[in-house]
Amino acid sequence: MSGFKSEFMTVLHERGYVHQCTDADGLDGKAAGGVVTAYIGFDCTADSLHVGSLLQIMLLRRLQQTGHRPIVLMGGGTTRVGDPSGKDSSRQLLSDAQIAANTAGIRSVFERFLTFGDGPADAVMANNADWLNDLAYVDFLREYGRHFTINRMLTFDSVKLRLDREQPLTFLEFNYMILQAYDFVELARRYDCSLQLGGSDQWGNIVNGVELGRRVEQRELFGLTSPLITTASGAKMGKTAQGAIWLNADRLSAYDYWQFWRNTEDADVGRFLRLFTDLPLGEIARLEALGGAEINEAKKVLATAAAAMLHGADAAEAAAETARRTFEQGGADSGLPVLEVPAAELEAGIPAFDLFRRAGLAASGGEARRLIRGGGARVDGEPVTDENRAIGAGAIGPDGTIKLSAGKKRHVLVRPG
RNA sequence: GGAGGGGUGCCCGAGUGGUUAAAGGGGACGGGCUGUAAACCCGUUGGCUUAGCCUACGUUGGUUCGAAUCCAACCCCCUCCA
Repeated sequence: MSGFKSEFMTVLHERGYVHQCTDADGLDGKAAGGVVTAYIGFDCTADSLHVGSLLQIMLLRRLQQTGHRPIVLMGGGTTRVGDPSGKDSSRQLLSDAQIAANTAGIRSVFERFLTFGDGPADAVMANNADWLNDLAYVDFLREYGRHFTINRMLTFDSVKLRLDREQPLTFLEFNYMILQAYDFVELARRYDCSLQLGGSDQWGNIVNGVELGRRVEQRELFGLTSPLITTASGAKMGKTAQGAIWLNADRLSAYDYWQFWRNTEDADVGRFLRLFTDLPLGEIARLEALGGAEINEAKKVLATAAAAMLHGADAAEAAAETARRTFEQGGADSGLPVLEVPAAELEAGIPAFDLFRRAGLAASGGEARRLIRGGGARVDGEPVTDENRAIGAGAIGPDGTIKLSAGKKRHVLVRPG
């Protein structure tokens, strides 16, 4: 298992990134012999990626760290079609303008994890819209369509799942896998790309690309997938309290991102450290071995390292410090989210439930009232008992703010402004 | 085109005239226990100007004192037949 010659394959296995590989020995040999160019495709369905994609990004990072060349493929073309995998119903079709905006939003994140440029191992950004948008239908069918049998395509999980559950699968979506296979071939031609990485749900699509490459180009291509990351208790990673854990700073603050990692389950700490930080394995083993409440130290290391990678060391340190003051000293800290309220309004007093709603701690007035009735709402640490109580200037503390808390973890500072 | 089945709250899924804002489960949120963890226990889970009002069971009309429940038309999905 660990008898790999290449640093790339060794690192991937040691740190737990590998689920399946089309030809592990072959790929190992190739990686040991020179620079390998590999790609991962990213859909442009939102204007930011979330932690669900982080593992893929880390794969590219490891690739580059071990001397190879990553290609980030933006799915500007394939997003127009929509990946059928998993979901029961078809995705809503996005407008081209939306896709372009999403692509732009996603791009910047990669610069945090990869080095782009023109050197041999510098990362490249590609967009499959460049070759998919202008495909001539009949030519494409004749040249590539003949290599795909419906019989085979029907056996792929993404398709089978839909059919088994009697959910409709449109011809449009059905074509997604063909286009993705074609992407691989196109990247092989343009960039001499010989490896596609991806999540385990992409296995079928990846294998299609590998086979298509062999048939039409007589090229030897490789595929490697990473395991689906769930938490130790079985939940899909990345869906928590406030919704998705976005990677863009304007969608999720560095503090919240830090908090996400800080709240990792005990049993996941070691695995996440290996996957999502660059810490050496020895150090990780030491942290992982901490027992009981001491494991919290490891979680802080994880949170700070992960946040630093995405948001920079300064932002990560600031988040750690904010958390320390908030949780370990119970005070307020300027690093917490701030809600500015017109001074005059605050002077007059705002009903407690409304203030919580405006602070984003409750989605509606009703939810805020329930929060208060349930005893989960606090103002400067004191439970709110009357949902209609006016919170006004009198509640402003010495630091010039009012600290609202929903539960133990969600805090917002209110400031006259 | 014909015959049958179905569209319920964030999701799954009960409910076939009244105390149904709609059982149950999941998820989510809050509380308890803890270590800002997991597991477990308890509560909450449409909106609002909250002892009240408004909107909701595919859509639009109708029957009725009263409908998610009955009727009609339409839209969509599924199965079988052609």
